[in-house]
Amino acid sequence: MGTTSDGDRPWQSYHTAYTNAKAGMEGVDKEKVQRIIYEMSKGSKYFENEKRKEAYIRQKVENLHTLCAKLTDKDMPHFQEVANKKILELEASRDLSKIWLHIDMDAFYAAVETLENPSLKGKPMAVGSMSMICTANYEARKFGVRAAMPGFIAHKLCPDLVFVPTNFEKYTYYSELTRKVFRRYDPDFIAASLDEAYLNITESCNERGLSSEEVAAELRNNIYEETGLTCSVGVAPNRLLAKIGGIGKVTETILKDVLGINTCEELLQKGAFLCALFSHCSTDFFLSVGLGLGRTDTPEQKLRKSISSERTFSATGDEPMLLQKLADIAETLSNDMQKECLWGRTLTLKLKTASFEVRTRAVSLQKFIQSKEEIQTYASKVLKAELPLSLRLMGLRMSQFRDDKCSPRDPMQKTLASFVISGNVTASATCVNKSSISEFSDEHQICDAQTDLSVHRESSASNDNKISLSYETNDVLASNQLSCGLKFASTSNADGIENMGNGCSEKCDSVETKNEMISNFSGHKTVAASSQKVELSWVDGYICSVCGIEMPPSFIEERQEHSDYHLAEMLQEEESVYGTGHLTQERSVRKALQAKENARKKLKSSPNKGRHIPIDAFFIKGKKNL
DNA sequence: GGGGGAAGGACCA
DNA sequence: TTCCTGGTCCTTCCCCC
Repeated sequence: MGTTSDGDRPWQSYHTAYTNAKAGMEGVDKEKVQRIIYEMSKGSKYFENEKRKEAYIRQKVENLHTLCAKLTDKDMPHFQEVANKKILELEASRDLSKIWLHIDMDAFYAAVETLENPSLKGKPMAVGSMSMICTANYEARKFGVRAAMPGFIAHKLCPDLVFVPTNFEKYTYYSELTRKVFRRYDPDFIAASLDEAYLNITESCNERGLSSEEVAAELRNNIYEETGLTCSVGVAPNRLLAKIGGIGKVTETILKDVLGINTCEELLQKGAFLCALFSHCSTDFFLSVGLGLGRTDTPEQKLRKSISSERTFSATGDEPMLLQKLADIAETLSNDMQKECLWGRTLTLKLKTASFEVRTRAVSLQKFIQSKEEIQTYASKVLKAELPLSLRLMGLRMSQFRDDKCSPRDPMQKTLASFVISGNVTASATCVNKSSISEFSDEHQICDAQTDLSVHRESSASNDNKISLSYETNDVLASNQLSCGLKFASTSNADGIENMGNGCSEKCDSVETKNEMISNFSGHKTVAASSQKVELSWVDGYICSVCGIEMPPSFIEERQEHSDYHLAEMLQEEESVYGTGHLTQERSVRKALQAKENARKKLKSSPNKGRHIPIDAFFIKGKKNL
């Protein structure tokens, strides 16, 4: 940022996401680009906010320098030993048996627009608007124009730049054409976005007796013939290497400025310092990257975790106007949720102030909601608590979805479901009181064990709630990436294919082990039905007939929960009667799986498994304000 | 100490 | 004059059990 130490060239230290190099930007006059971006940005609120963030990172770097300076000659042998041990362990997990491709369509949106409008060919062009551009073709990149750059800056860099508005229907159509080709090589390919995918071509290579390079070249040719679009392909034994993306701007700064690390090799060489300065989680990640380790498995289908909508507008502090905008966003979100049959119970309000400060405020509700009115009601309450504020963006996010879709249900019912693990246990409980009677019966069965042991409920017309088990993974793509600022072994490029040579995988323990554990009780897909019933009534309208607890009729949710509790008790008794029965067995398995998952989270030992490493993760726990 | 919710942030396309 | 949108995952902090 333009500090006094920058002398008469303050722009040299102004680094934004769009001052980094990108394919097609070779030969760009970087200093000129930086100067223009700096000149057009300085003095703006955005610029001021960037300075604030930069100062925060600088402080972190200084703290780490201080910590580094405190390390003594006696400390280092210990940390070197720890690093060596970690490297050996990681190295032992290397798997070279798979062949992965990472395919990235070249300047996808721009290429599609040019395909449909050949007059754009050869002209510098950007898809987007004057406020923000999505992507730029290679002609525009020669001027320093690139994705995620404000249009007005891009226009300044390249006055002849042609702006084309986005058309996602078009991009989706062409994306599907590319995916048809991908499926021929890997039916379970992983789509990372409209223009990016990972393909496991191990079988394809083996069956056809072709090398990975031959298959990759053939695939690129087929893509071009069937879509008219070009793509870049990375070939490697794991997904991390096939892509070699980047550690972000922040991480790169920290590694460079604190330890002088610029390459994979240096990550390994400075392993002792990494162990000394960073958390266990971060160190493992860095060393894995240094060794070129990445995921080699194909994750199960991912389930959506949240859905959101946000809008940027001219900064305003006018409350009625903000509430109206919030209502519009609530409507958009509600519509999106209805399209996907989603009901959520955690609502998060995102605010960006006029000075670009971002705040989030979340509220977890007692029920699942979907309607515009409900979303708007809760969101307005949260917003009013924050006002007065001058805002330039508001967003709403819904998460904590109900397991089943398309029918509202109280979250408490899920609590009940969690008591029951599997089997054809048919349990019914009747809650009787002077004012209301409720009945339910649950029929449970184990689904194909392919996806997390989570309980799903499906409502049927007969009011039976079916609870089934399915297996779901939280696996994500190997998205930890190394920025172009770091020099690594190899990378895919716009011109063709590079084979990354050696790579490895970590043990995909979670999915395989879960499947293995589940298969251990194959053949026990159903268990005996219970004939027991819990008869619960409210004596005098407020005393539980089973335990005597007093609860007034107005405590509807609490009463429901109480009934659930007694039902759970009944099921537990049933379990004890069956002794080593399936309920116990399955519950044990579920417990073991949960423990395993918890242990994985706690150890955080494998951040290389496609996890992002946030800035705070680079500082040792409990050492705040170093 | 562990679990879970909230808040903030990094990173991705 | 003008610096996005939508999503995931991770951390710390705090409260409760």
